[in-house]
Amino acid sequence: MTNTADGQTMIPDEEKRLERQLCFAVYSAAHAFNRAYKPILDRVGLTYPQYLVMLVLWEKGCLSVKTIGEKLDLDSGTLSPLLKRLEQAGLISRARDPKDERQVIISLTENGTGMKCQVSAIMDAIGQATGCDTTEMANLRDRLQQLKVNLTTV
Amino acid sequence: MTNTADGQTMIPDEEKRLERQLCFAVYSAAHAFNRAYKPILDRVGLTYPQYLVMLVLWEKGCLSVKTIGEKLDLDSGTLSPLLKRLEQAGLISRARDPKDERQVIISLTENGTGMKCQVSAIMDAIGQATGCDTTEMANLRDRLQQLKVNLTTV
DNA sequence: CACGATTTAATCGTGCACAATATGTATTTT
DNA sequence: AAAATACATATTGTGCACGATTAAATCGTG
Repeated sequence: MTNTADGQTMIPDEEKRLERQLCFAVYSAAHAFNRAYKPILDRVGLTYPQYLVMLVLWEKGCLSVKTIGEKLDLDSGTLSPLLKRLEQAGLISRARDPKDERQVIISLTENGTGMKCQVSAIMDAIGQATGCDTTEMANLRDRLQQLKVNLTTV
Repeated sequence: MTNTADGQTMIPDEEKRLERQLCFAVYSAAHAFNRAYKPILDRVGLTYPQYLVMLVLWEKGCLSVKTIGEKLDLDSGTLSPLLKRLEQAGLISRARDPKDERQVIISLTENGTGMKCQVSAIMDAIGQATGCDTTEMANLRDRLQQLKVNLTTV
């Protein structure tokens, strides 16, 4: 690190460039994942964010909109219409929690539950496509999670 | 790896879960980057994808829409309206190439060029926020780039 | 109990991302 | 040169993503 005349810390151009590259690498890898998943998810009529919602539901059975949002880091402006589409597709149902009428409980329908194995089977290909072994995947995942934590606690 | 009765290779649930986590980690880190950049980019009235376009223009001065698309891995359906907004903001200009009227050449206006230092200055903060040193950043970037290559050459 | 503060979803507006399609231009074939 | 083909960009439609706003339900405290 060098210093400017006024004593401010200055980041060299090369590092700024690198930081941008890292940022773009993440952005770009996310698109690549999306494209890899798309043809597979198309077969069952799901988008990738819809698939994420189904994943958390397959694990827990039923959840409030808020909880889904916390798990996926998405707000109601994104989830409300998405969940409406999943409902229309007959995969989930929505109902106000009688204990607390503010909350909407999302639960899997029979079709939604049944889709789990179907998707699980065709998803196997993607894991292979990453070209990573288990250790590599875990390592990369952990670093990205740490990166996210760093970025959100600015 | 275990085998099913019919001799098919089967991926254990745990690894499938991990692969999904990696995929989600990438998706989620991309959102985190976006959110970290947003308040800074808001000050100059740019979105993150618009910033990416400006980055490649700051490096080259002027480029065709197609070239920008190749560099950022975006198609005309995304770029056309985005570039129109940048034009409206007075940062770029669009003109058909007289040599080949199919191409539209995007070039920086004076304002667009001038924004470079302005943005560069306020961007420094993000690099810090990643909490990565130079080596870590480079390593992470390289792995993500490889991951992308693997995913796109399925 | 009452009333203001908080919580939870939904809605609206803007902008990205991408598939499919259209349109005009350039190149190649015949 | 005319027709066929390929190419570069624009347009349209669908679905995220998110900020801001709204509306209803609940909670906390006097």
